[in-house]
Amino acid sequence: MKFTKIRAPDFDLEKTLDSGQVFHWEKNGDGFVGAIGNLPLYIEQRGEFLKVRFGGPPFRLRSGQATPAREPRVLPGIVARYFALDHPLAAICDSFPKDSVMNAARRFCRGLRIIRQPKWECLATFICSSMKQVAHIRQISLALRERFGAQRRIGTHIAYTFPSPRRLARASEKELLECKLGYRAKNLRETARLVSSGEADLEAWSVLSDADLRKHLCALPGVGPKIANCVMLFAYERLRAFPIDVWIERVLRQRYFSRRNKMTAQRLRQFSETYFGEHGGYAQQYLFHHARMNGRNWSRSRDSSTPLRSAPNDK
DNA sequence: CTCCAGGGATGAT
DNA sequence: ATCATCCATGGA
Repeated sequence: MKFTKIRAPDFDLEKTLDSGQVFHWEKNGDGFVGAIGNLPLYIEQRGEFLKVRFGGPPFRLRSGQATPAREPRVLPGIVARYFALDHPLAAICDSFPKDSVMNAARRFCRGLRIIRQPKWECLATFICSSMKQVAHIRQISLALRERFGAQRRIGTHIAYTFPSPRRLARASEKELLECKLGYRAKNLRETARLVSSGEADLEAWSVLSDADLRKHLCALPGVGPKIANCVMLFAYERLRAFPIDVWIERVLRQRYFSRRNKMTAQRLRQFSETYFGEHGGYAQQYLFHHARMNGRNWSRSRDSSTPLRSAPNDK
């Protein structure tokens, strides 16, 4: 058993992997089994350190070429980059607004980081996420990986890498339907085709402005503003991107605005884009995780919680 | 503008 | 054991 030890202060592995930003890490004993792109690994947290065990045969790039050097020394860097251990978390949290809702979320989510996911697998997974809950998305992701991905061994553990655009473009709609995609099968297949043909060049889009990137993403079938924002935040490092799903909408409406305020979706969007600042996406993730972990009790009952302000006022 | 699609986990009865 | 609810996009 060879483990690599990586220093990871100010980081909470479990919160990060269970906050609805990534859906393929399987809890296993004290740690998690999964893959970073094509690199399979087992990872567990021990205080300020991560213990990582790498697995599988020499991993290959999608192009089929062997990676230049799979030297053990580069692997910790891949992990550190994936988990965004370089994000200045204290400064990011300090940039959040100092209202009581945000304060509670910040306390609750200490150590949660927005990770850097491979673009295609993030996009594909969030296309599958539409109209689904976290448990479902995990099932779909697993079905796709078991059926179309590559099986990799890490000691006694097994991980499946996420299938390439080419592979999913080649899959029949029937095969995708069997992975429980429902009406998303068409969208995933067509987007896979656009990406594998190069008509949609996800890597090249990295240089676009937020607005242009969002436009390109929304042009893909199965991608609307919410999913585009998720992909921008989780795969393109656009830390301002603020996805508004039903959880976040509840938080905004119930905690930030009194009900007499006629907040249209449009106005909520404008509020969220300005109020939460340069790391709005991080703030969103903290609010989301906090709300979701505290269940539906306060979030669904209309009278049990008092809106904290009638309008945002502590600028 | 409204209505609907497909479906398994989750919680209520 | 049944029954309702959750969910975002796109097309009718």
